Amino acid sequence: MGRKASVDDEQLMDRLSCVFRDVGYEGATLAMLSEATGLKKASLYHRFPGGKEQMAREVLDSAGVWLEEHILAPLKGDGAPADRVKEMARQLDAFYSGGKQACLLNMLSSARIHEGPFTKAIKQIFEAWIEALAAVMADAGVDKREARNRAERGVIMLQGSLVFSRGMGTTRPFREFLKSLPNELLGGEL
Amino acid sequence: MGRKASVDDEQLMDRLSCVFRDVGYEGATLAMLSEATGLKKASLYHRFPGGKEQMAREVLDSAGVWLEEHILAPLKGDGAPADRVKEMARQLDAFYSGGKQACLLNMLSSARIHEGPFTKAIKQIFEAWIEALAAVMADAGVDKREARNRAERGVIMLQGSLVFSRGMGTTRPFREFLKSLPNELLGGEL
DNA sequence: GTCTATAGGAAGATAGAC
DNA sequence: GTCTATCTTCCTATAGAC
Repeated sequence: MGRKASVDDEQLMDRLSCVFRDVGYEGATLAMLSEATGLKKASLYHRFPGGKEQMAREVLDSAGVWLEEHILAPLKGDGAPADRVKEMARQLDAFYSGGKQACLLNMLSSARIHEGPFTKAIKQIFEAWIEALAAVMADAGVDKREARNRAERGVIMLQGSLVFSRGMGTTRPFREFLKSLPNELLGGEL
Repeated sequence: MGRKASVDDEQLMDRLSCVFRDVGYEGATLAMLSEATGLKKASLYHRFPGGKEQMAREVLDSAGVWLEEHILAPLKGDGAPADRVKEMARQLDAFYSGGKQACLLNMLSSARIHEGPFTKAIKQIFEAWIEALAAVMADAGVDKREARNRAERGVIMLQGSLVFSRGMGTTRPFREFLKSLPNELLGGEL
């Protein structure tokens, strides 16, 4: 009784993120967010005066930072294009827990909050990602227009494989997607 | 004041479906469902004693029936495989309003209700769909194993393109997917 | 079968002690 | 900064008239 809880900022965002990814914005209740973080509701409000909306917003922002550091930076690295893509696949595998966890971009894009405060952030993340993917393929000698097409396809198949994996109750589709990804992107250029 | 409302059963399911597809299970409130159908809350409970869960369940079931009639039946038709696939694409275009409306299978698969009463229905719909797609490709002379792969890819890209379209705020990805679908499925066999 | 009215409970948010 | 306790609002669900 009366024990204080505390978590560092990164863990806090991770745990909030987990809830939103599992049940979406409307599905997430303060009780769940409190339980997941170990912080009582009032403590969450101290850290996030804007309540649930602010939590989701900051989780989305931190997802953008994560993408920047773990996906975009490696993609912009100086190794062989194929190696950079494979490194991305490894990062994605960990991030989505091998296909067990959904994508925040999907789960938050339906929030029925006044015309979506999340829409803009979601769009920016998608755009940055595709940009970086297309750049890698350009490095590998893929035509610019074709590179953009493949980049979009890659992101689309990632999202689709996560939806399908969840619907089917197996992570196989996601895992197969990850394995096929390097070839999808760098097809004739490997 | 005091006017009675009434809708036929099919319209009723359509309008309920619309709400669930827009905001998901948790996001849908009885107030929204009432507004969308023109029936007061108590009237909805008369028609669906099991409340919101029953509504979602019946909407999902009717989506299965719709798929059977508008997608699976044409796929099993006797035209050329390419024509059957193109007919499916037309039906999908209408069903998803050209990419403006989300997929129920995605929106309901996160319902945080006791271990998901929807999971089973969702899985069955996915399976039946892939089965029918693979059969068409088999008819077109595609190897059985390859046919299944392409069928899964098709469903995955449909889901992904809808997620991506919503996230990007444009229907272009979905429309491009639909256009590419016949070639994706019947690639070297057209 | 549809309605108005309301009960009952869960959820978001706040006050104030420590 | 975290807690307990409480407030208010919204939501699910029911009662009962027409």
